Amino acid sequence: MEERSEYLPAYYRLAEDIREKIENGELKPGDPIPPANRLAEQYGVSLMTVRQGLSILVRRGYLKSIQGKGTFVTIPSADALTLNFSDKHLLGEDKEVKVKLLNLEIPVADDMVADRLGLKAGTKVIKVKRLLYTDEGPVALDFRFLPYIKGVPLLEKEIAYAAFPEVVARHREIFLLQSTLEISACVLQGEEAEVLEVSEGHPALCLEQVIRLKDGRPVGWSRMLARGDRLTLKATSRSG
Amino acid sequence: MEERSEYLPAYYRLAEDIREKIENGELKPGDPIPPANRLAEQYGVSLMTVRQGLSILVRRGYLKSIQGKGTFVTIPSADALTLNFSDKHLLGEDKEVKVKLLNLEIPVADDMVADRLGLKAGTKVIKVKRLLYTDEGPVALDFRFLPYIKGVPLLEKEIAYAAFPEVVARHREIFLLQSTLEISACVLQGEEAEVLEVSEGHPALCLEQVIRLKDGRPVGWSRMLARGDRLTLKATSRSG
DNA sequence: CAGTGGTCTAGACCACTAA
DNA sequence: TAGTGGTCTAGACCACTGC
Repeated sequence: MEERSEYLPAYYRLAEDIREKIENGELKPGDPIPPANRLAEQYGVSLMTVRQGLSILVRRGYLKSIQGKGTFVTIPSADALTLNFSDKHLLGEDKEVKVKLLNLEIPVADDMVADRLGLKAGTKVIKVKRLLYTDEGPVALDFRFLPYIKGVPLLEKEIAYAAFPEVVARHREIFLLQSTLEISACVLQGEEAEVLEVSEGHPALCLEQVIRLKDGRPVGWSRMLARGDRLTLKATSRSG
Repeated sequence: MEERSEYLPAYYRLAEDIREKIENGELKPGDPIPPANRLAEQYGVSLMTVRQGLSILVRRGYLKSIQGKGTFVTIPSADALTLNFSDKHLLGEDKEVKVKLLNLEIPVADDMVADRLGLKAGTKVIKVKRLLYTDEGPVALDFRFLPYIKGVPLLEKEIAYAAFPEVVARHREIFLLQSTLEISACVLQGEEAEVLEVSEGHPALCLEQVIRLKDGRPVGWSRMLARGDRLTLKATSRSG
């Protein structure tokens, strides 16, 4: 009854075939693969189908096409890692993170916040203070800042429980464009240590995220302080 | 036949056109876009060209196609960030990182190393100890472990100065690897603090990288301890 | 059933590279 | 000039959805 699931489109079979040749060493980095018209003959498909198949491998970094020269096997780099930075995935898939909204206010921006958001000091901003925790106790303390926009309603639930880029996107009714995350290490002090239930000097990850429009204008800034003993970020190399 | 007075290919113009409609709010998340055959009419192109254009937006997360139903605008997420973890890019583009090889030996693996590399305790491994520094002083201390393979020559320069995935790849004469990076915070103690020229209790980033074959077998493990005040990792959302 | 997306063909012409 | 990849057409048939 599952004959259907065995069907694979021609372009996909071609891509898998070439991928295997690369992975078992039959094709080495720098080698050219046969020209598209030859592949079309060999596999008994049309040129468009060959191109569709090769485009998959180009996209996934196995091949690189150079117009007028040919298509070549590339040397994939394992340096580029993908990091999923959202509340849900912070601790992996097994552990659930809960969020508590500690505070939500609309103060005027101090120098640091104004600087990060590209505003004049004294402008109103939305400031959210959150605590992330699990059954075992507190994990991270988190501040989110975004420019206050008059007349745009603010849903507490959204701003506290959604991913930050999404919060910003909704608040501005715009699609997010880019975000950067800076990861550093620091030690917890004073109130931070207290809220996270550790003594002063406890190591922490400091995670600063800036959300920007396409043109680079910042529209959101968040800073998370996470207990070093409870939060480990995981990044993986991109693979199929 | 349509005039071809523009620089950009038709599929690309179509994709940009729809992307703009999404970004300026003309098309909202959840909205269906016109069916492919209608777009073909509207833009005066063939179906294949429409599909090629839409596939770009699907790939980039703007659209989602559901067979038999339609193609819909999605809510793009900025949660996926890309992190470039190599010595050269550790401190950004302006600051140069220098590397000093402190030690290179072939001891037997202790329990922890054996565990990470999937070896029996007592197996020989290659152990590299490096110091990363700039003009301002030491930045990070780094250990690299890989299984010792008899008869494979070991180039000090390579193993100390190349990116770790590349080191492993060369040593095994294999090039398709996956890697994972775990980022946590800790404090420096004892010898680590001494080498990095800080007092005990100084905050540090702990970066553990595991290199694996396609089948998941580990073939390299590295652990870097970086001074929290000198190293900040930067991750960015991938953008078109 | 009609409407949608998914795959595929057999051509065509263009842009680029190299000998 | 010959060979390559890049774009594009005008159809075709299939698979899936919803009525």
